[in-house]
Amino acid sequence: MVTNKELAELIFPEIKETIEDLEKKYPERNLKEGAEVTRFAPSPTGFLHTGSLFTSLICHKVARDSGGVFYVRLEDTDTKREIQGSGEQLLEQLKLFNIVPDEGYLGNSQKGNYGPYIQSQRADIYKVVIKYLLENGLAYPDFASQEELDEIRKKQEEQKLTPGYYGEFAKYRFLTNDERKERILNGEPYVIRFKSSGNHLNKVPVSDLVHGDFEIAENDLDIVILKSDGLPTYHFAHVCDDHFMRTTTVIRGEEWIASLPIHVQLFATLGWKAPKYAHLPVIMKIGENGNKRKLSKRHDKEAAVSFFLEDGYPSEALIMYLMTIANSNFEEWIFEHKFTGMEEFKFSFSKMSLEGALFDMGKLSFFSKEILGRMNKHEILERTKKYAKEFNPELYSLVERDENYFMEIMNIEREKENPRKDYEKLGNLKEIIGFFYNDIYEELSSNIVFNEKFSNQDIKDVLAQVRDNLSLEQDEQNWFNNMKEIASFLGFATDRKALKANPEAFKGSVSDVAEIIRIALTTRKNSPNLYYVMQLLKKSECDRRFNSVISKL
RNA sequence: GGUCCAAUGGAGAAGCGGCUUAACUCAGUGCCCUCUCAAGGCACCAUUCACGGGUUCGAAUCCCGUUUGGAUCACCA
Repeated sequence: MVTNKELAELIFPEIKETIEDLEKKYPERNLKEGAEVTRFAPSPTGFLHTGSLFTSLICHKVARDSGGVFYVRLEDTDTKREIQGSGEQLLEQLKLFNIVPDEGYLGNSQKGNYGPYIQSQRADIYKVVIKYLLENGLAYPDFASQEELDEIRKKQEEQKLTPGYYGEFAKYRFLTNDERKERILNGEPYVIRFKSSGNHLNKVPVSDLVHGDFEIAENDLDIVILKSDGLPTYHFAHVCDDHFMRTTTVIRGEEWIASLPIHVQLFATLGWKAPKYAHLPVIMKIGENGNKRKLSKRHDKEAAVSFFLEDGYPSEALIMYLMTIANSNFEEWIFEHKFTGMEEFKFSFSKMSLEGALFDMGKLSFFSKEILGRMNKHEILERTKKYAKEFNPELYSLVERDENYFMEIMNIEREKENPRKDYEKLGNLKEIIGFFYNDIYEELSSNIVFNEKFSNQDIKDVLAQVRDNLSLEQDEQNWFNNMKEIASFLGFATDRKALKANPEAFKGSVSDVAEIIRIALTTRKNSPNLYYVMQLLKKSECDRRFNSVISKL
């Protein structure tokens, strides 16, 4: 008769440590009352997902607000889906949002006393715990092949039973240790399954920081805890790691609620205190069929954080937007605080909505315009350079030509109480301000279009008059009066009311004159304040552009 | 199908039994300002809280049912 202990020894002869040893090695953290230890645990399977940013933001915030610890753990147990280098990239991107861990996996290094923080390097820790489970008959090796598993599933589907490896379907659960030993010695591949003592007819109470208390059916599945490649599954790794890393609050996506019974059961059988849980609502989007669905990296550009980075949205804008989803009272708070110092805001789980919010691009744009609009010209310069250097070489070279000129362009109607807010993202800066640069202007001016209601002669007259008689050597008010005089001289009304009162008497109003100038100078129907545009372009360049347009008409 | 979660306007939401003829923000619309646009200012935008029943003097708020939506049921996390 092979005993449980002998079987455990046969499977893990190299494991000498015990759970007690681990408890000593990773002692309770010495933190002040109320300090929360949170973690962000991404898989290195691709770029940072917007939902992951959301989760990490909350984790970071909760730790910071409570004077606790925020750490990152790399969950790289799925070797098939792993993408080389994505772990480092995740950390880099997090950093761009000012989310920097106190401890744990840092990209190219690890820091802290509770490591290693990369799951693939923790194999021995999991094995210590599994050996204990094996010794106590709480886990067993399972030799089921993929075909056998498929067959079980098929049968369950036919009989409309809950799918899974449980009860009578868990056939290798009933093997004797002698049979197990024989198969192992024969070199048969196997996984280790947890031997569940649960009954799905029983209800277990669970508690969640955002959902409150509720009941859920007890787990009766003999889940895999160690895969045939010797690495643990998520469920098991979560329990071991969050126990030994002394996490106080597990913050993760709502999709994990369904597996909570597994985790609760695992903690209970190991005699460990489970952490507090907070299951965050998932960020959604309206799908092709008109229904809500989870933001998906495959279908939605806004699911990848890199999209916002590449387009040049300021990182603060995304964070602010995400905070409004996290806590609805944040919005009022940030308005009061003039869109600054959001670190001061106190986050609370109780003020979190339970329903997944639809990702709102419009609201993001709003925050983005606010933030970009409130920067001074130096901040804008630095920001643009940093962004363009990495993502937009064309813009970068444009800015590099003359940084002062760029700052003056960006400074039009900025640095005042109500600054211009027409920059939504740095990514389309070139399109908006391109006309300030002569070579870009030349390109654009090849297909310049004026308002059809004016003849070419009218347009030529306006431009020639402005060229010869509009002085830039005066303040804005006088400049505008000057323009009115020119308008009047050419048969245009000096204001719109006059035109309205007597439409037959005028060719148009001063607005139309301004429009003609604007189009000639910028190739567009709208632009920032013309006075400042002309000041920046300087008289000589304005005249050059006027002449060029006149000659083409 | 089983299990769990959720349900207030176009979007995010406040609301916790009477103070609600449902706050606030974004979007939209209109007007004002104005050389255009952006900004700014002022209005408008749910007679009603998915539906049905109940409890109560009184319900968006409590209870029950229905419906709808979401999550999940892997050797993926």
